Amino acid sequence: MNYLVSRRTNGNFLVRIEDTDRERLVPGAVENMLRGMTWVGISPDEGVMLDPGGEVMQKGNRGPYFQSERLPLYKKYAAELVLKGRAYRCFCLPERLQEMRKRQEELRQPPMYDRRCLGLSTEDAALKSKNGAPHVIRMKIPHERRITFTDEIRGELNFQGHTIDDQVLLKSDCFPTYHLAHVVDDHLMETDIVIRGEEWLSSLPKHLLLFEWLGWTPPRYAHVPLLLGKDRKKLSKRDGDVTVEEYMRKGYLPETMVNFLALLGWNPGTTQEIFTMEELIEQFSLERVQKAGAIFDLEKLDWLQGQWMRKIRLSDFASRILPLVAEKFLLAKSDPDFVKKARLIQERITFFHEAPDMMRFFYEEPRASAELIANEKQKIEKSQLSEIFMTLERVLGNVIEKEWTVTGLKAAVQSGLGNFSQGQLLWPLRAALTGLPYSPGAYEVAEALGKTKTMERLRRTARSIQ
RNA sequence: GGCCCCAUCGUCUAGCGGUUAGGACAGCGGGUUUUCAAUCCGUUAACCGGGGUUCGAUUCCCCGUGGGGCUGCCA
Repeated sequence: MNYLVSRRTNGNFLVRIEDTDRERLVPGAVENMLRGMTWVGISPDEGVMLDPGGEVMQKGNRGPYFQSERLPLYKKYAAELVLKGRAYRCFCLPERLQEMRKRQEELRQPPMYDRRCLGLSTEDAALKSKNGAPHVIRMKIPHERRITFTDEIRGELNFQGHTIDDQVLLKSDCFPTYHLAHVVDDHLMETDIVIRGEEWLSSLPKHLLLFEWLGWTPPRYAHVPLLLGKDRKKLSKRDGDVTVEEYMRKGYLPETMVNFLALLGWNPGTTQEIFTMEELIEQFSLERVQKAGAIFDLEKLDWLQGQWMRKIRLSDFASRILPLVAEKFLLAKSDPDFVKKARLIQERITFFHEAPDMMRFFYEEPRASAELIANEKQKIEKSQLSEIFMTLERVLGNVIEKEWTVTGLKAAVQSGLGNFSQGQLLWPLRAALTGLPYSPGAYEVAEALGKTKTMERLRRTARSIQ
């Protein structure tokens, strides 16, 4: 959405890495995320991105764009806030805080910092910190304040100061929390709109206060609905939920994912369901973003995938599946008719990886059993089989190479039905050629296979079921 | 528990005071087809409840209820 909005408004799409929690660092996570972005067709204008060689790089003159490289900045503004009396040093140890919270919970009170360290004089606090006592810096939330703000998609919002905790801004390891880093960076990087998940809504007043205290104008904010799992809970990487990168690995097309994600929480107000990235950029608007969270349900995703699969140009489709098929069937590699065969399965598969199985019968001699061919539904009895195959061999044998096409074959079969219905001939033909209960049509398969192979398989099958 | 957000078919959603409450996915039924897929047609299915406001509420307001988020020296 951020990307769509930035493109829609000719803005700058900036990628910044928020790596302030050193305990949650995951090696390779940045590359993976960037690769995922590249895959769906999103390219940052500024900040952290992949260079043509696939290496992580930074571009732009408002960097660095890794928060872990901006520590002095956060420290500076935290100090400014302390100086202005808007924040204070807190020396309370995690153990004490934990106990405090436990007690508050028992008393059925909201768990909030009890401001013990606010009692410290500034001199004492400065001295303690000079002596190396570990501490954090907390916001001094004005309890009597009422904070009002207008969110781009939720309208006017209201918060009471006394319900807000004295948020930690700078941790004892000198890393900032998200809150400080967000405000400092988005001011310095001149962000004009912040589009983020609804989960941040309750932190908004803190951010607003920080902008005010630092004398800065806050950006516009749009809090978008959360993506929910089947359990209606927020989707989260930490809970092992799936990332875009994993859908990429599963074989979904980038177009599918872009299309699907855009439709979750947004709609164009028309009945259009299929969108390219370009169309989304053209039509997207925050006003039409939903307020309620949307369940990430896979039913429609697969339908969309099928739609996009069929939109691929045949030549592209063929070259995408060729390596997969050739890996299993060497013959495919040198098959001059590969594209013709690929065409027959394009509308039948949802994922590329289904192709080899679907095309197996082209490259391996099928074995069609009498049971498969003598099918009750097709009104074919075993006793008729030899006559059916004789008819087929005669009729098809008379088709000259030049007329060995779907239309030519069709004409030949239809004029040579004899005592049989069309179905009584075509089902055995298709089954003999493929050995499968379902496959592309008999004429199409015969054409793709060519006359020689078709006749061969016909004779073989006729012999084996006697 | 406290604070905040939200609420139309099973799911994604349209609707912005008067509609036979529309579409899509899934489901079901059928057409087409040699099978399967694709495709086409049809069909089941929803305004969370209660109060207001109004001639009239799915729509506006309030209260419930339900769901979600936050409540960390996580983001």
